[in-house]
Amino acid sequence: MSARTRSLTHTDPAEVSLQDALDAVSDPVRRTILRELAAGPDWARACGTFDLPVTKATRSHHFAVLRAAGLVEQRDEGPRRLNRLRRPEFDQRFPGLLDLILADPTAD
Amino acid sequence: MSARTRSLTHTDPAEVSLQDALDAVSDPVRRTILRELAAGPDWARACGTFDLPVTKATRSHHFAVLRAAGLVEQRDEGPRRLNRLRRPEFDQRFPGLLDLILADPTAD
DNA sequence: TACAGTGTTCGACAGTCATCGACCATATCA
DNA sequence: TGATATGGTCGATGACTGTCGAACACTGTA
Repeated sequence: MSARTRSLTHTDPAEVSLQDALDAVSDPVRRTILRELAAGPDWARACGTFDLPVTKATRSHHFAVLRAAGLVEQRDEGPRRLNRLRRPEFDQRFPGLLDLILADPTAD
Repeated sequence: MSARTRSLTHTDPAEVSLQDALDAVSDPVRRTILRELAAGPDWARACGTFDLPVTKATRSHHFAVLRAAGLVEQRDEGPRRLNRLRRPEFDQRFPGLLDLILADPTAD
């Protein structure tokens, strides 16, 4: 594990409050990230590969929120930062919530 | 049905967007209202009987949000406005969401 | 070393919203 | 009719946060 990866602050989904979880999934940009992550295999997408209507600064902010909410795990692979949706862990903490987010057809 | 009750603007839960639903349940005061409502029978609680740390102006605002999100139905009974949690309808639109809100032990 | 690509951090800004006091509307009762 | 109780509306305010540009940091490669 690289020094950059080691410095990443992750939150265990088991310790995430309902408030933080709801705040995290309440943003449409973050829900887009979650849906795109769920559509592919783990560790397949770098942060920059998501189709988002915001700059990279805002993008970075959203990934930090998702990490803090226990929704996303990140790992560095060279210059890229790969992502994984923490689906089983998060499902155990908040059963059904992720299903609702991913099932909804509306983009916003 | 009184004129006051008739003028109340309700939203059919079937037409509520995921965004509006999440925004509604993201507020701790509104979640307290939902939990207290779920703890008793329908039409048993007037707006003023809830234990909330806000003034009645803010209280009225929160009930309007809950109505617009299809979570609460209201009816006038004399000077009081009685409430009902629209649990079956909302559950059909967003399965599991209300369960998560009501099950969480944290007050905030 | 130099450079290009990826992502973060910082400061600033703007829009949203929860909150409040004050005032108003309605219903019931003396 | 007045008095009281319940609840809504209005305008203002403060805090939060999503957003951005600019500067910085790290990795891999020429």
